Amino acid sequence: MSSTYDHKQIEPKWQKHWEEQGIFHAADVVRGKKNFYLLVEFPYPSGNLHIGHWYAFAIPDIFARFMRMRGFNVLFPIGFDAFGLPAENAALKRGINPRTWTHDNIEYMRKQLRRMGASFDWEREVVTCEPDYYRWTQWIFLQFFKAGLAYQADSLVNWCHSCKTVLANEQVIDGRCERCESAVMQRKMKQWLLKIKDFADALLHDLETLPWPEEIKEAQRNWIGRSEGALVKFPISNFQFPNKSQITNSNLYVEVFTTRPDTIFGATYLVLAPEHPLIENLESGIKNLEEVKEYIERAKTKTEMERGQLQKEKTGVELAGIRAVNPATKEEIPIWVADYVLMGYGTGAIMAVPGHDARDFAFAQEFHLPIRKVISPEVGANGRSPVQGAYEGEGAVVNSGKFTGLDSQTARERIVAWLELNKLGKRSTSYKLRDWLISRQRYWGCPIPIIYCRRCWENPKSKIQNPKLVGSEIDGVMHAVIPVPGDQLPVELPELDDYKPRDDGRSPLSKAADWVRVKCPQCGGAAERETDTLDTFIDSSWYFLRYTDPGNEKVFAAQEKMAQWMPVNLYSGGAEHTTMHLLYSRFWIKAMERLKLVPWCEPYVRRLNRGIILGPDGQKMSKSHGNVVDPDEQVERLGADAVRMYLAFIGPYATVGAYPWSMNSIVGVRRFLERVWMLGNKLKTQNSKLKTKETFINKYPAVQKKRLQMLAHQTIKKVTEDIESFKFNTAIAQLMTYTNELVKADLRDPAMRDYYTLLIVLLAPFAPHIAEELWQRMRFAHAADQRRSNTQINADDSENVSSIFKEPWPKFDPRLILEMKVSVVIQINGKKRGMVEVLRGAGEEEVFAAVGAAPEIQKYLRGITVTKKVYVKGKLLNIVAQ
RNA sequence: GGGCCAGUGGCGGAAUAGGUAUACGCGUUUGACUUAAAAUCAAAUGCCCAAAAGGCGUGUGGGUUCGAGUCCCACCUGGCCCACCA
Repeated sequence: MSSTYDHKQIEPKWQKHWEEQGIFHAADVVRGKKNFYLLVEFPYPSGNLHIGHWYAFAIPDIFARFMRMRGFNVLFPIGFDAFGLPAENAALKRGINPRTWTHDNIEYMRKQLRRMGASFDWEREVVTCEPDYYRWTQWIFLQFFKAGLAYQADSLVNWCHSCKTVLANEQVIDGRCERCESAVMQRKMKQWLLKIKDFADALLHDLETLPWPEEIKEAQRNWIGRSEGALVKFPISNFQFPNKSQITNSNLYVEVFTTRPDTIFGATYLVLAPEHPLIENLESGIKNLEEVKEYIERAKTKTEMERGQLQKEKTGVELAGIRAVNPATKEEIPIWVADYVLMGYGTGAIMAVPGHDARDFAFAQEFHLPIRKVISPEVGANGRSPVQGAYEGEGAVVNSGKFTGLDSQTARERIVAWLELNKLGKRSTSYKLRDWLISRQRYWGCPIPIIYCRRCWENPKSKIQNPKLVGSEIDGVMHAVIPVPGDQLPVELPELDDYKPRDDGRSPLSKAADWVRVKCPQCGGAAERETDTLDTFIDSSWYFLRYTDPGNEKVFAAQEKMAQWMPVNLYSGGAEHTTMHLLYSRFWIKAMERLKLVPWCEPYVRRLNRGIILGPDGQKMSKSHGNVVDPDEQVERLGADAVRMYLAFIGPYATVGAYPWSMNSIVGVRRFLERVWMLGNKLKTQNSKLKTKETFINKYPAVQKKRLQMLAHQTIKKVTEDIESFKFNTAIAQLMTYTNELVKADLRDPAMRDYYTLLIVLLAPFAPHIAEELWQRMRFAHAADQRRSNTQINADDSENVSSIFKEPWPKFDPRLILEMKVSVVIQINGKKRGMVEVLRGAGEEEVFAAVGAAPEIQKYLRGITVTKKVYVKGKLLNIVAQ
């Protein structure tokens, strides 16, 4: 038996053992055990594991192993978020199939994940690009479509002229294409969207019920961006409509959204977004139509980058000849068009109050528009005297007719009430959140299971049969939008020869003519398939449901299987998903709940955002910095146990911070593991001479060394509580302290073996391989001892317990963690001057008496009068004196 | 510009119902072992002062308190996210 710690020998051995024994497979029900669902964000199969993956998976694995030992039936699954653009890019660059590229990566990453020693249940693996998974992605999407939650609309998308393709927001870096670095434009295209906005209030409201970290909740609240305010109508005063049939009710006024109705008397002009539809309707009355059209054209072709750079410079043009009436002042005011007003928020039009809004102020200055003060900062409101620019705070309303003199809040209420009474406006709520744009003009994604049929749209009968039939225009011709029937799912992604995007921005799938051409499921005539694919965030919006029932061919997951595990008890992931994946999947589950597909409206009970690991130089790891730490090399050199334990030791896990990797510090962790190993060796030589009694866990024998016993119980307490709160760093510190004491202790003490076993068990979640090895050796030695002393060996016992991870987690005795004698700090006027030792539970008088016997403290008391004593029992005595 | 978070030794970090600041680890110094080095073991290690005594110390300045890293106010610095959101 080798006596040096050789991680290369023991780590593969136990990884194989655990997998063969199926130790980490989660059965749906285990008698007498509560279920616990621990979820980690599944990886994108990008090639090979980096340190970030280790941090994301190996550290939660500590918790998974701990919970098993505490007696929970733990579901700790893994899978691959396998659709996505990098596969397509790799295909274009290297001429390989995206499917091949993805599958090769998955295969390689599976091997690496096993080397990590994470206790995943591989029998439940989910891969989103497999037809048996995306079949159900398509099925759920169709339920949403039938319920009206998925719809098509013309939307502005990011368009790269050079690559001739649509880009996702994540692919636009500082207004440039991430691939070719040319400027990105906005282009209007027909897109699929999901009605996440319908759930804005539910998403906001249910957030309050979740025990999540406050900063995550706050980030989601800000993202949803609910604002209370009012919609106000500003009638168009002097426009003669040339053709009476063109007049619609909405042509007669400009409707704006404002959160500050109290400033309405200061609204000296209106501004429309360049895309505002009213402009077209008013064309015949616009005297400078050429100029206006030119401005709108320019705004359209402005790149994202230009918008960012020119944020401070306001541009715009007046609609000459058109004026509106401020319903409060009855004054005629001009209407402008400017790109600082966004079509996507509110009504796409604003009332400009340059006196009390910085942007309006800048615009008014630029174009010499009137600025009127209607709010006066109340004295002492914030002590700051305005106002070189606009005063945006609250205050007393002035110059506002009958509302003058009110405070902002009261004025808001009264003015809105007045507007409502006169049918000029109404209370309203607005959100920053926009509906989720889910179609992508890309190959490597889940096909949208929709068929377009011209004949069905043109046949009057089909609309009678299906009154909810939706139409969609393709190349100027209307088609009926037909969902693919359930028995024809999945719509499989076809093989292509060429994944290049087309000049017209349509999906590469549109080139698969045989695939596009399809029989209409409704009329049987010639029809064509939707060629866009779904955003990959859809694939990841429900994968955690599939883990509960991965093989099901009848439904996305059986209700009774989901009921065993859902909702997820703890979800660990990266902060970058706070307002994307985390919000999307909450919405997705709420939508499923509305359709009675699932019974709960929140998918995750607890959520934890981890930090990130930086390079040794404190910079983000990147190839260009040359500071990338390769986990494979570290595992080779120091072992998986040392790598994961170092990552756990580096700092608290549930904190969104950044920790630099340190080649020195990981060596310290390795040294610790070697000390634990060597201690086992030393004990073995000692113990072979001695007969030991029964195994110790949870049944502490009478111990001679009280101090060690106390430390052992304190260690159980500290390690247990720290793991529960994800403070692995301090749990490990405690294990180190405990180990240091054991090393110093008398190895001939028969209790040492039990103390050592305790160490191994507490160490097991952190460094599973070395702990299993040492534990199995102890078992072997123990069995040998028993044979020698003719004790009968319980065969059953050795059969059942084949791993340290089937051992129960130790419990501590609260009576044994308290010290008999305590050191009390003596302060004089708040300054520490010494310590006295007294019995635990000693009162103030006893402590003060002990101070009298301590000359090094007494000298500070000479010549002064004690006026007060503050005593904190067993901790501190502060003597206040003059 | 808005929101959130964080500033503690040479470094990662520890310490909250306000009560010994710097646990644990790294690094550094000295010693033991060694022909030597590595490894290991032992001791020291916040700053000022040769040392003792003493003083000063948790980004800065105030405040509350017998007592503040922790609570309150103002400010400085850094990080992350969102950004013309009316």
